[in-house]
Amino acid sequence: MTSEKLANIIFKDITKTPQDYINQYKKRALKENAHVTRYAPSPTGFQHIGGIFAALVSERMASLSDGVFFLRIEDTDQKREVEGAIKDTIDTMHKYGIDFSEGQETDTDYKGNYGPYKQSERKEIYQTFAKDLIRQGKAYPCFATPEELEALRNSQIEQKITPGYYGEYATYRNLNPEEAIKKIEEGIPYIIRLKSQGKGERINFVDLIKGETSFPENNQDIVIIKQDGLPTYHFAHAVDDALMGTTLVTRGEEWLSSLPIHIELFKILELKRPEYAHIPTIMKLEGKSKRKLSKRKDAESAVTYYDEEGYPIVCVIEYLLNIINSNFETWREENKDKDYHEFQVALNKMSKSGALFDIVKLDDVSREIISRMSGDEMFALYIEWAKIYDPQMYELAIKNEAGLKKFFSIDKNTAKPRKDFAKWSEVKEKIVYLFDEFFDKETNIELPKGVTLEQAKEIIKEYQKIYVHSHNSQEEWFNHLKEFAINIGYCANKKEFKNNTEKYKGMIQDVAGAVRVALTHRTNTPDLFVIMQILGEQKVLERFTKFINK
RNA sequence: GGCCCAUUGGUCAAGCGGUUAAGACACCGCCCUUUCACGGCGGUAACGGGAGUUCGAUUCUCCCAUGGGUCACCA
Repeated sequence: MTSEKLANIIFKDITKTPQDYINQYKKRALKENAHVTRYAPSPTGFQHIGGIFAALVSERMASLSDGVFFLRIEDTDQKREVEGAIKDTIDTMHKYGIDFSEGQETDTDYKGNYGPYKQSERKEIYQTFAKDLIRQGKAYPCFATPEELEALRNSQIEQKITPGYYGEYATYRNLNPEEAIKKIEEGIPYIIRLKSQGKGERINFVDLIKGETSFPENNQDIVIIKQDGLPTYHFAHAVDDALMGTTLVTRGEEWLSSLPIHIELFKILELKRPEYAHIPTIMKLEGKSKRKLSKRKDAESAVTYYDEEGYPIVCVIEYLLNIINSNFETWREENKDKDYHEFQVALNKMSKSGALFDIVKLDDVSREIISRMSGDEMFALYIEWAKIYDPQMYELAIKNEAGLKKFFSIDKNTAKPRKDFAKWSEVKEKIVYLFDEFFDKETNIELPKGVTLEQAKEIIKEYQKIYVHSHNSQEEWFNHLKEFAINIGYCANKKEFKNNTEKYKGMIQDVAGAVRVALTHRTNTPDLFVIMQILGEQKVLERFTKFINK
């Protein structure tokens, strides 16, 4: 059998058979409906939010079914490899609460019984399967040069026929093994192609997200082993996911169009095919049109963006969960105290079309979550963030720990806490008035509606005279303020004010507003009583004076 | 261009042949209120178009349009 001879010449070092590997990697002892899923990035060093999205879906499907979620590194394109990328991937995923039960752990080590989990170290495995295919006449060496391929392609496009290496255009497909051997011995470079058996018939397929679909079967003689001896994505995918026992492949929908190739590969290799769930791409609105979130153009495509902005990680995850299953929101509403891990992700409830990434919604999700944190928790997360991204604020925060914790605790422990912050980078703007070094430099002073700067100054001029710092409670302080307001001609009763507007200078909120502005330059701050306590009597009086002299 | 996928308000989306077409975010009002908030109530706003099938289509079929993806010795 000459094809056997050909196979032996091409892969002379390969001695094992596919069956050896199939025997080696036994089926896992898992529950019947357990999913084995994976995250399989190429180590390019860029962590895309879409990667978290896909990994989250995979991890949830595995964990919720008591299955296995593993990490496989797809480093078959060695040109694109970036140093440290594996560690970075694992660290990033871990930070986002996504951990692997098996797979690559460092550049050199892995855990699990289905390794290696790095494709470059699985070369012999792929070659074993490729060799077997050649032996059977289902794959063949192709000696076409890139130039020839290019020329073929151009002429096909010109003639308006489907471009590619297939059928009658696949000139080396029927080269007899003897001739092939001769060329190899002459040292002519080659790659290995699949001898596609596709006849262009339509095949039906069920995707777990997209549902029923159909397409013509593959007829392209795709490359399975590249000139460097490593497999292409398609070939590696089929071999690996079969051997590693993957039951469910969740991947971006950009892969949907190569599904026919994968289906044929599994069939020809006689390997068990996993189920597929092609997840929609996260999009972004540009002008009026949607487009894929772009690594180059969109800062928010990088996972690091969320770190820099200071979104607590759980917020990003919950936002993503929102996109994955829109009923997550209802579930969250009804289960405020539960961990998101308890939510049952369902693939069939996932939207089939690409969602627009909505930062405004993320902010809302985030504000809600942060509002439920305690002041101490917020402080801890804030300084953790500030330490890296805002050292100046970090120093200040550390120095004023008690005050800041008090500030973050305002209105906490109530059924409906304030929703002041969506991300840590917003904190500075909302707390800087606690610190003179910032406050004194501020030039912009907001004013309450209907109150002029002069009126505000008048109010403060009087208020500083009677200001008492040592009130025991917010209520006591406010009653005092109320009394003061009435004395200087402001009204403390809304209805009364509405009916007799002309009798008063304004409402009590104008007075409180003036105090607020004098103390903070802002019309929107949390409870003043606490702020004054944090500032201390001396500083409060100082600020009144400064304000009057503005 | 071929093939594939998608198409309900500004955004995310329920809906699975008969609904006043949910809900959330955003926006706008009003109310509550001892400041700021929180909250409550309400409002604007949608089934891409055309043919069928049907007593009846947002829901089923086909065509078109639009958007997206893919057509590498990259994944």
